Amino acid sequence: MPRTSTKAPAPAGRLASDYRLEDQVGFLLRRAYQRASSNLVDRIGSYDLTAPQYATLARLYERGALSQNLLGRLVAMEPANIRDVVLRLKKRRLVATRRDPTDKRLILIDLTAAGTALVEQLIPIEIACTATTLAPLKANERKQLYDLLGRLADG
Amino acid sequence: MPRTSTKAPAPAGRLASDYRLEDQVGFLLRRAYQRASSNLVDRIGSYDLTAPQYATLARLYERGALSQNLLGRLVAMEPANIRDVVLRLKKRRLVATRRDPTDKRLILIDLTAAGTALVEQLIPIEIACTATTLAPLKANERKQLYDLLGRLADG
DNA sequence: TCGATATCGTTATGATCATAACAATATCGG
DNA sequence: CCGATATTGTTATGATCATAACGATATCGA
Repeated sequence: MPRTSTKAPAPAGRLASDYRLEDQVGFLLRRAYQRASSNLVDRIGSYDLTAPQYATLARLYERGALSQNLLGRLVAMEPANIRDVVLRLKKRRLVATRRDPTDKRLILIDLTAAGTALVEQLIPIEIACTATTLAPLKANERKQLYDLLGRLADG
Repeated sequence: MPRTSTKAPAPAGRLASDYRLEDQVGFLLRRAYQRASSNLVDRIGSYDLTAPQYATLARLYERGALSQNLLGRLVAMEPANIRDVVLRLKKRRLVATRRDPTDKRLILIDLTAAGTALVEQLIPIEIACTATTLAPLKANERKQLYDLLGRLADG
C-alpha cells in the first residue's frame, strides 16, 4: 500500500530530489530584473516610457548621434528590436533620423530638443529608482553586485 | 568659432556629465539575464523549449499538480502569461489540465509522462548551463551573488 | 577591377512580458 | 442567508525579445 494518495501534492517524490529552480541563476536574474523594471515603470510610467526606451534615450544622450545598429548594440538590443523602439520614439518626436551621407547603409539617430529635455528630466528619477532597487543592499554589497553582474554580463 | 562641428559625436558635452547607463542596476540585470537565457537556449533550444517554459515544467516537477494561477506565481509570471505558456506546453502534450472538483474556478496543471521524462532529461543540462553562466565567478563569489540577487528579487 | 564577404536595415514569425477590464466562482461578514 | 469582496481565469492591447531570411550597400582580396 502506497504511503499517501497518488493525487497528493507530491512534496519532492520523484528523481533529482535536490534540484531546485531557485538555484538556477537565470531564474534569479529574471526575477531581479522584473523587480528593477517594475520599480522603473512605477516612477517613469507616467511618461509612457519603458525601460528599454529610456535606455535608448539615455545612450543617445551620453553619446550623441549613433547609427541604429550601433545604438542597438550599446543598449543590448537586436537590430530588429532597436528598430521598433526607434520607430516609437520617432513617432513621439523624441528622436530624429537621417541617412549617413558617407555610408548609405546607415541611419543616424539623434535626440530632438524634446528628447534631450525629457532625458534630463528622467535621469535623476532613474538614479533614485536605482537606489530604490538597491535598497535591500548595503553600500559594499552594491559595489560587489555591480562587479559580479558586470562579469556575468560580459561573459 | 566653436571648437568642433556641431554635428560631431558629442563625446560627453551636455548636462549630467557623470551619468552612465552602466551604473543602473536594471540595465546590468537585463544584460546578465540575456546572457543566462542565451546560454540556456544554446543548450536546450534543440528541444524547442524556452527558459520560461523550462521553468514551468521544472516547477511542476518539484511540486506536482498546481493551479494555473499558483503555478504562475511560482514561476514569476502574470496570469495572462502563464496561460499562454501552459497552452503551448499542453499542445505538445507535456502537461495536462483538469478542473478542480472542489473549486470550480481552478484549473489544475500537471506533467504528463512525456513531460516528466523530458524534465528529467533537461535538469542535468540546466545545471550544466548554470555552471557555464557562472563560469566567470569563483565559488565564494557565486554564493555571494545568489545571496544578493535573492534579496534584490524579494525586495 | 571585380567577385566574395561582411555589415546594415527590414520583414516575418513566434514567444514573452505587463496592464486593464471582465465574467465566473468563492469567501466572508452581517 | 446574502450581499460585498476577493480570487481565478480570460480577453485585448501594446511593447519587448530572439531568430532567420532577405536586399542594399561597403569592404576586402585576388
